[in-house]
Amino acid sequence: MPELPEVETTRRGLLPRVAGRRIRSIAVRNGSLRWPVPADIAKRLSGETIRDIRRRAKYLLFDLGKGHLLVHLGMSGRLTLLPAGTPARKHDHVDIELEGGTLLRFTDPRRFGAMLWLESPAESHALLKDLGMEPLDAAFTGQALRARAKGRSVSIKQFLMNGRIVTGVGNIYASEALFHAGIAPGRSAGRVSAARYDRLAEAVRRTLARAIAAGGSTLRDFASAEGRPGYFQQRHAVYKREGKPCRVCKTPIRALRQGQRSTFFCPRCQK
DNA sequence: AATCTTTCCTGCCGGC
DNA sequence: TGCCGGCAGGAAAGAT
Repeated sequence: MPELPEVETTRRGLLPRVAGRRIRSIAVRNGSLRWPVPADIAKRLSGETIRDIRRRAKYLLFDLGKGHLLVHLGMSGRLTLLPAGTPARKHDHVDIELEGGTLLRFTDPRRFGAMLWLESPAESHALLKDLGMEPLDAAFTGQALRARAKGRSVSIKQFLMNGRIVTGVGNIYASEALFHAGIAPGRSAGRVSAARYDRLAEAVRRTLARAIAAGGSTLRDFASAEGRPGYFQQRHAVYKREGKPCRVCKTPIRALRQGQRSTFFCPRCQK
């Protein structure tokens, strides 16, 4: 499941290989993604040059000058570079053929992903305009987090996963960051101290940065014939470790549900 | 067969 | 009153 580090790894892997290249054609095999792939997508993209790839939250934005191609990987999406003419398999929904014989292929078994055309400026699009802080930006600080949390009763874990507050912190990293910051996941966001918000912001930043670094080390795979993106297994502190000993204090890790999502935590290390 | 995954959307609630 | 923000719950598809 692509979280922010995987999306960023995909961006970094693709950028040097597609920047400056023209799009020859687009083939939409199955356009029923989270939203229908626009019927005129081929008209919009054909002949345009990919100038840059940016990332906002977990959205990838391919800058085509006149507008942007937005791609979201959803839960099971993947972008891979392949030689033109590679036969499509079951879940290969969209092919973008670049000049020079390369195929940029979108694969997504569960089809929670998205592929849309955005007029410039992309930031004013409904999907992007209300997004919160980027966790890797300098503006993302404990102080900024705490200011947004003032008076809010929602749990700190759900607060952290709210994209209007911070973007790109999914279920795994929310549990992991709270563990590293020593904060119990059920605590109200409005009742977390300034010092602990500082620790939390740092934990979020460090956890994501470490995962991106790990992904970067697998970029070679991304460029291989297999075309696998830079997914990687992380050694989690608490995620999916229910009943197993805490790596710090040996207390069994516990699980609970918050907003229909699973949360993992150490009852001794997190208060 | 229920569970798990992301995140947008709908609708309720209370405050002003 | 009507509007707003906060918040909970539902929905989508497919693998296991």
